Order: sequence, then structure tokens, then C-alpha cells
Amino acid sequence: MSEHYVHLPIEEKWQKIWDDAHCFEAKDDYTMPKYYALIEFPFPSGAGLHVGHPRSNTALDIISRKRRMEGYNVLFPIGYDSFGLPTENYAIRTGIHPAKVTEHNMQVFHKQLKMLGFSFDYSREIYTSDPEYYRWTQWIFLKLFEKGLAYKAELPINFCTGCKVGLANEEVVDGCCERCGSPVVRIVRSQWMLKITEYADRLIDDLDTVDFIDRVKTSQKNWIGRSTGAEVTFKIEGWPEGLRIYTTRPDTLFGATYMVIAPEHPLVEAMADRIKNIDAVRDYRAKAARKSDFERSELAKDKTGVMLEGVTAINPANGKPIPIWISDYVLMGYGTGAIMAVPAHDTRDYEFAKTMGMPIVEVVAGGDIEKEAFTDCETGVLVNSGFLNGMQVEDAKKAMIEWLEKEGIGQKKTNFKLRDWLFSRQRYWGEPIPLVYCEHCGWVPIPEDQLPLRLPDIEDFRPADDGSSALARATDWIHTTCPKCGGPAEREIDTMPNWAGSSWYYMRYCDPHNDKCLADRKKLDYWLPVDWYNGGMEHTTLHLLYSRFWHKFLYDIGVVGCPEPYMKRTSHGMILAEDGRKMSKSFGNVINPDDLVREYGADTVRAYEMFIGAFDQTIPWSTAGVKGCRRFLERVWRLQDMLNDGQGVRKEMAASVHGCIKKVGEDYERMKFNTAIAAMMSLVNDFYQNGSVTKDELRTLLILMNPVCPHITEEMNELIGFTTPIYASKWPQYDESALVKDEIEVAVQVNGKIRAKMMLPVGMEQDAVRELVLDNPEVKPWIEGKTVIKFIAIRNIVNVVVK
RNA sequence: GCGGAUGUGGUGGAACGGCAUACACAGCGGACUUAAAAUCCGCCGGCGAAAGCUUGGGGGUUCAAAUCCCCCCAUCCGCACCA
Repeated sequence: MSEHYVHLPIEEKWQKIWDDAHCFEAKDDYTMPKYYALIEFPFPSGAGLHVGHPRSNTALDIISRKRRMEGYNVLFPIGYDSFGLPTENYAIRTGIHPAKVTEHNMQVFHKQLKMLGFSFDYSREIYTSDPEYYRWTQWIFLKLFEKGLAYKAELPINFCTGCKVGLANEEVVDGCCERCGSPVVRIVRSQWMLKITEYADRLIDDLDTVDFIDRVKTSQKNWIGRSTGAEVTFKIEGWPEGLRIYTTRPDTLFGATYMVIAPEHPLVEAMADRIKNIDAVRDYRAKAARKSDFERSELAKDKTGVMLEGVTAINPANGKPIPIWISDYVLMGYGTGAIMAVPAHDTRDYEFAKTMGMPIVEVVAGGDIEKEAFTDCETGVLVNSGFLNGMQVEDAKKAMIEWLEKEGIGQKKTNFKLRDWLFSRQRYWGEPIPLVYCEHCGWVPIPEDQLPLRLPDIEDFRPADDGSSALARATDWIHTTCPKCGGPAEREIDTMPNWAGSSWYYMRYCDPHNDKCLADRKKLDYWLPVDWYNGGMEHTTLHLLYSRFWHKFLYDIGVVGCPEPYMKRTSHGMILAEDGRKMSKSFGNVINPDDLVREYGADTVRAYEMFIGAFDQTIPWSTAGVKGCRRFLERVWRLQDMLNDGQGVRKEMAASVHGCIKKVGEDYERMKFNTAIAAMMSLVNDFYQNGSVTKDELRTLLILMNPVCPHITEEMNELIGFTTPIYASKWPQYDESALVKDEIEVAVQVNGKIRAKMMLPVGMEQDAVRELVLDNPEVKPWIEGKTVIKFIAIRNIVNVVVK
């Protein structure tokens, strides 16, 4: 009899063996086929690993371990996204330097990850707050600056009142900070911006070249928000340049009965002396400016606005004079900040026109504009529209754009929802922006050979009340000389957002210790792109988008040789607490991976997290389920006591074993880990049913299970007498012929209802099947006295249709 | 409002258009045990007297629908005046 399964010594033993053998380290052997598997590197928070990490990590650990057994040179790296606000906030509370906190937290993470037995290449561990790492983050920023893709602009920005920091568009959720939940207000501030918009088209178009799950593609597309239409200039008396608008419905130009400009539109001040009610207009603008974005959208139902009295625009299609309004439902940041209002065919314009009593003119027939705006582009036909009359909407759009271009009053135009990326943070714990400001020379980059520009050591990490960074107090650091003219200059005191370091970390993994460049080009060419990247949906329009942008930029300047960083992107579902709520300290329902590993073992935790349900689905935790997986491992463990003297795969077990090899291999690839484990459970059940198992059968099971449960399988492999460890073994091939049976059970339906089950030889002629089936005593009563009008025999189903 | 996802036994979940409920959890029974736990072996959706009905609801396509199409309902997650 074998000893009981005691996980702890087994897991420690094998983790040490793997370490000593360096068996999971990627080799720089370019003759081997490569495989690059990546999970999002964790932020080393003080709370340590949570149960979500093992879900994603185990999934790609399974793939990595399987690939190695298939003969690939696998890069499966790990690191830490170690800059960031939570660490700085902790430093503010405790006075402990963020670098120290980070160091400690990373050690905790490292230990926890090892304890779970992930086959990371720990020799390539990196962290973004390492000066040797952020040196290259800064270098990339300088390249962006050099190419004009980083610029400083005085703009209204999203400012978190809690974190006292500016936020990117992507970081604002429901008008609040995605991190701390405090309200976000608009303040005007001089900020560094990155021109991600320059890459908008390619970020959409190149999605066709990669294998991302559809959800990810769709949300990136929607976030970038490409729309096509036209820009049209309306003449305005007394303002020669006219008012330029953007519309996606140029076909409805004849129906434009007024115009609306955003409150901040320059027209207001440019024409201030002609606007009779300028005080009322300015008053409206001031009120709009005070509203937060959140309030603006909250009040979306009630349209407000003021008409500019004394100013008239001309509808270029029909020459009619139309009024101009200002209203905050038009946004300065999109298109031209001005629209033509076609109330008959736009719901917002319709509402506004109803509220303000503006005329509504139907130009697309097919709806009932008495009731609501008719916005359908499929069925409508143009009316009241001169040369467009009788056309379908799509044809009318083309015809109108043609006309506008010929007349020189407009042209085709594409617009995006995507805005440039707000890149400054008024914080200490981030990469310093490697630029100085000189009175004479303006913004000057620090010479590359002076990188990294290190963060200065300071003691007080609090941001100033005016929202500027704690770095503002590091006056010795700030005052410097201009690299260009040698005169006095000041350093930028904003730092980069935490998205900076994570935008290129997968490159550094290819060559983590290089001190000449961010990574050797040969190594990048070998390893990139990442073959499989798994991560959270919450990063779809943040990290994933940002890093695609940086990658494309680095591709353009010749640093990398492929246009996309990630070939395949998948996403895991969230794990909820047992009560169905989010795991949260405040609910007191957090499950700690450490405790689980101690009590049940890493293999059980890994198996459970893979067995819990469909990988991409949100799922509640179940302690009973964990115990079930532990029970499964014990059941596997006891197979040692059932060994017989047989060799190879016995005939009576061949179908089970080879079926399992096939199923498990396919399911791992499709991320159907739950059904892969179910298949292995079934195989184990089959062994128990049989009463014994051969060494070779057992070893096959152990290899199949190894990617999920690496420790127990290695231990058993050794215990039953094999000297080659599984990590150095080959992934098994299934024998197709073993899956082919002589006979199969066929379900016989009459008119779609099961009436009998029969064993039939495989490959029987259709006519012979028919004869046997129709003669079956269980079938006969259902067809007696009726005519068989159809007989369908497919795979293991026969359907007899009678009348 | 728009976009995405989900809806199957007491529970987590399976099911290339082809036997709905694999695999587990919970429950029940048996063996073993002085006993319990553990283990092993079985049983195990609901309604209906039955024929049957039953994958959120209603239609449709099909020899055959959880799966495909149309219309609803519910829940969750994004985005939100983007002209």
C-alpha cells in the first residue's frame, strides 16, 4: 500500500528539482521552433496574490508545459508591474519608501507564484520600477517625442479628486476614478499627451490580422469608434471662414434646419460683437464649464441651449438661412465641435427641436416624424432634397459628398472617438519624464547616454494640495542645466502613468539583461510576436490598446520586425466569492491562495480553478468543489495500488486511454480545461472499473494531467519506477485505430422520438441498416400500418419518418 | 439608448444541428468498521395516472433545435449626447 497523499513535501521537492534543473528556462536556440506564452504581469500589491491570478496563470502554464513536451522552445516569463498609485498611497500612509514596499511585495509574489508551481522562466524576472528597465521606457518616450508623437498641451483633463491626479479617458468610469471611485472633475492643465489617434486606423484595421477573441476586437473597435461622413462648411454672414461641421448623414443636408455649436466653440468670441444676447450666451457657457462630464451625461434627457441672436448661417443645399445655437449636447472634442441639426432624422436633434420649437423637415421618407426621428438608413428614400430625391440613403450620401467636393464646400471625412492619451501623472512613484524645460530652447530631451533619469530619493511622498507631484519639493533634482544651450533649466515633475512600463514589457522578456538597447533585434525577431496572451477583459481598452500602439510605433522606427505584438488574445472570467459577490476585504469573503495551497496543495488549487467552469465565464468560488478536486487527486494517487504486471496499453483499455489523449489535447488547446479534467476523471473511473492499471497506462494519464497538476504527477511517475521526469518527456500521440470500434450503439428514432437502441456493426450498408432497424421488435409497433417516407442514418442516430 | 455576454437538474456545469443533463458537488442506499470518518460499489432532474411534456417565454426553419432564424423577458458587463 502506498502512503497517503501528502502534498506539501511532494510539491516542495519538485519545485526544487525544477529550479536546479533550470528546465523551464527559455533557450536562445534559434533552430528550435519557439512558443511565447504570456500572462499579464501582476501589480505587486500588499495583499499578495488573489485567486484570480492562478486562473490565468495555470491556463497558460498548461499550454507552456504541453508545448515543451511537444518540442518547442518555450518562453513563459514573469515580472512585476511595480510602479503605481497603490504603492505610493501606502508610502504616504506609512512613510516607507515605495521602492522598499515594492521590493518586499515582489518577494511575497515570487514566493507565492513558486508555491503554485508555475513553470515561469524566473531567470528573466523584470520589474518596471527597476532603473535598468525604466531606462528603456524613458528611451521609448524620447523616441515618441522625437517623432512628434508626444506633445504638451493645455487641455481640460479628467482630474481625480481622490488621487489628486490626472487620468486618461480610459481610466474614467461613470464619471469616477476607476481606481479609487472618487468623482472626476475637469480642470485645465498643461499635460503630456501621446498621439495614439495617429494610429487609430491601423489599430482597427490590423485587428483583422490577429486571433483575438471577438469580444476583445469588438470593444477595441467600439472604443476607437471610427465613423465616416463628411465635413461641410456653412456660410455665415460676417464670418468669412464659415462654420465647419461634421456629419455622418450628408444625405440629410436639405433637412438641416438649424446648427448647434459646443459651448466652448471659438465662434462665440470671434463673433461676440454681432451676437445680440452675448451675455446670455456667455452665461450658458460658464454654466456648462462648471458641469462635470458625469453631470452632463446625467442631464442628457433635458436638452438646454441658447440661440445666438443676430447670427445666421446658410444651408448650402437650399440656400435657406438657419439659426445657430449653443448647447452642451455638442462636444468640442469630437469632429469640429459644431453640427448641422437635422431633427427629422437624428434623435438628439429631434428632442432639441421639440424642446426649442425649431422646424422639423422630413427629407427621408419611411418613418413617422410626427412621433419620432426616423434614423433608418436601410429602407428610407430621399424626399424634399432636390437632386437627391428618390435615392436610397447610401446612394444619396455618395451623391451629396460628390456634389460637396465639386462645389468646394465639403469633403469626405473619417472621425474617431478615440482621443489622444493623457500621459502625465502628478505623482512620485512612476517613471520620470526625461525632458527639461529651458527658457531658450523649450522642451529638451535628456541625451540618451544619460538615461535612466532616476527618481530622486525623497521623504515626503504626499502630492501638493494644488495637485502637483511630490517631486515638486525635490528642488535639487528639478534645477538642472539645459543639455542644448547649457543654460538653467527645470525638469518635468510629472511622471508617466503605470501603463507606460506595461506597454512594452513583453519585449524586454526576450532579452531582459541587455544594457545596450531595449532588446537585441535578433532575439526580438525570434520570439515575437507573442503567440498566446491571456489577460483580463478590463485591460481591453487600456493596456492592450496602449501596448498595441507602442508596438506599432516601435515597428515604424525599426525596433521590432512585426506590426502586432500579440497573435492570440484570450480572456479569463472573474472568480466571485462563494456568496456570488465580488471578493473584497470589506465583505470579508476573500479566499487566500496561500491558505488553499497549504490545506489542499497547489495541484488541487490548480485543478479546481481549471475545473470550476468555462474558462471565460465569471464563476463563484466553491469550497466543496475544491474538496472534490482534492478527492480526485487522492483517487489518482491510489492508482499506484492497482498496478498490474501488464505492459503498454491493454486492448480493453485502448479506447478509453486513446480517447482521453485526444480529448485532453484538443481541450487544452481550446481552453476547455474543465472538460479536459472531466475526461481524465472518466479515465480514472474506467481504471477503477477495470480493477487494475498498467504502468504505461498510468504514465499516460500522468503526462496528460501533468500540465494541470505538475507535482503529484512527477512524484507518481517516479514512484512507479520511471526515471525520465515528465517535464523531459514527450506529449503522447493517440492511436486513431484504437478509437475505431467494431460496433456502436445506435439510437433509433421514429418521427424524432427514441424508440429503441441497437448495437450495429460500424460501416454497415445503409440498406442493411434499414432492414435491421425496420425489423426491430421495439420499432415495429411504431411503423406498423404506416408508410416510411424517409430513412436517415447518421453516425449513431437513425430516424425513421413515417406517415 | 447602443454594444457584448449569459439563461440547462437541489448546485457548478457537459452536449461538431443528432440519445439533453458528461464530469463533479450535494443527497440517498449498500459494503468495510465495535462505531464514525475515509474508501469502494450502487442510486439520484421535474411535472403527469399514462401517452407524454420539459434546456427563460413565444413563433419559425429542419427528418431532427439547448444549438440556426425572428419576436419578447430576465440577469450581468462595457460604452454612453461621438453628430
